[in-house]
Parts: sequence; structure tokens; C-alpha cells
Amino acid sequence: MASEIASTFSISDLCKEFKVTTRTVRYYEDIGLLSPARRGKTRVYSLSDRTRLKLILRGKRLGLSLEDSRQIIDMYEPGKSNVQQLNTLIEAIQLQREKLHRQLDDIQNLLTDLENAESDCQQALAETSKE
Amino acid sequence: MASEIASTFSISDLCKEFKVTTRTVRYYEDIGLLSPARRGKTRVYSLSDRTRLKLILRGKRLGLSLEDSRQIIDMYEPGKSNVQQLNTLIEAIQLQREKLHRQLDDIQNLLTDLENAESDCQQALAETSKE
DNA sequence: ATAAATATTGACGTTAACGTAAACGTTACT
DNA sequence: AGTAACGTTTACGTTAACGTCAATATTTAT
Repeated sequence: MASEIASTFSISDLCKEFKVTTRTVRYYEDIGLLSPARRGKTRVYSLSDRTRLKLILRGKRLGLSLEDSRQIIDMYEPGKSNVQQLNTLIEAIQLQREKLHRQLDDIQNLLTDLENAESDCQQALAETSKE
Repeated sequence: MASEIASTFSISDLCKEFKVTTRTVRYYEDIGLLSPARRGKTRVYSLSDRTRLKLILRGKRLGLSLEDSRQIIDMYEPGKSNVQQLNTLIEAIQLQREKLHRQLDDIQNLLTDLENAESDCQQALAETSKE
């Protein structure tokens, strides 16, 4: 059998993979964002833990707070919810989606700005090299 | 003449328009992100000041730090730059653009996730109403 | 078995980005 | 002339998200 995929990870495995410190990962556990198993006192992370971490870090890249990420991650597992909870959840999801669409807009605009800025630079360079 | 566009603003004008506090705007001045004119001791903001504030806040929505925003805003006015500086600037712009493209990717993925989460919720709701 | 690497739990420190309160001056009504 | 409404500076407080030790196991390699 070639190239098995590890199904458990040490803390440093994850830290290397995602370029974060152990402090960070332990902090996420402190605030209840991760809850790895233990072999003795040592933390053992599952594939699911790894995914959660991945989602948290994606959230960070988007400028989300850890609490935002917690909410969003919770959205993935409605679990045993009643109708009331489901409706609340759907509303929350819609709100997040609207926010993300605004963010998409912002990014598009900023990208356009930067493209213009760059071509201004290129022009300035061209002028300079003429003299 | 109908509907003139104001060309100067008080601090509270800007605060109302952008939904921020005066503390925030003054803080941006403290760290040199804004430098409004003064009439006596009172701050008077120009259209250009207003634009800068707008850019800063767009940056915030994207999760940029104020220092990131400062850099990006500086990219818009290359000013009297030598070739060396222009090249450095172009590199910085490219880096920012790459980062933004990654962010675009992240958003697209997150949006997909949320759409799935929402339709899961809708299904759960449908099941519930059947019983 | 012992050194080197990796793990653990505290616990205090730090930085960004403001909040909040005090104490005060200026302009705008009425 | 008094009182809102708005402006100012100064300064201490706060929160999130870790950084940075220190002191102490435990695991792994040789």
C-alpha cells in the first residue's frame, strides 16, 4: 500500500503543516475551539481536529475573529436542533453570506486599485528610462 | 445649482457617515493615517481626507491592519520616487495582490460551505415539517 | 540507559485598536 | 446670559490573540 494518510497528528505536526506555534494551537483549545484526544497527557489530534484548525486559519486570513470562526464552524453541524434553532441558524448563515459578498466587492475594488497603481508605477519607470 | 457636494467635513460628519467614533478618527490621526487641516483648534477634513478614511475602513473590512492600509494607501501616490523605490513598490503591490487573490479563494470556498450548510438546514426543516 | 527532542502546565508580558472618562474651550440657539 | 451641542487634549483602561519564559515530564534515538 502506497502513501497512507495519517489519521492522527501531534501538536507539532499540525504546527509545521499550518505554520503556527504550539501556543496558538493550545490557545484554541483553551477557548474551546479544539478538543483533541489525549494519550496520557499528550494531545492527539484527529482528522476532524485538523479540519477545524484549517477552518479557523482560513477565517483568520479573512479577518474573522475567533468567535466568528467558532460560529461559522458550528454552522456545519446543526446537530439535534429544533425548528426555532434551525431558523436562527439560517438567518445567521445569510448574514455571514451577505458580509462575505460585501467583502468580495471590497477585494475586487482593491484589486482594481492596485492594478492601476502598478501600471502607474510601470509608466513612471518607463519615463525614467527614457531620459 | 442643485445639490452641491460638501468639500469639507467636521469630525462628526465623517463619523456619522462611516459609523465610527470620534475616538477612532482621532486615533487615525495620532498614528499619522490622517492629517486634517485646522480652523483654530478644530479639525477640518477635506475630500481627500474623507477618501483616505474610506480606504482605511475598507481595509478593516478585509481584515487588514492599519499598517497594511497605510502601506496600500501610500501605493497610490508614488510621488518623487527613484527607480529603486518604484521597483520596491511594484514588488509590494504584487505581494498584496497575491494575498488578495488567496483571500478571494478563501471567500469563494467559505461561501460554498455556507451555501451547503444552509441547504442542509433547509432539508432538516423540510424533514421536521413532514412529521 | 542516557542524552536529545518533544511534550506538558502555569503565569506574566505584549501589541493593536480603540473605549471611556475627566476637564475644559467654543459655537449656536432662544 | 444661560444652556445645549459640539469641539479639544490628556490619560488610564480594555480586549483579543497570542509571545515568552520557566519548570517539569515523557518519548525517542543511539
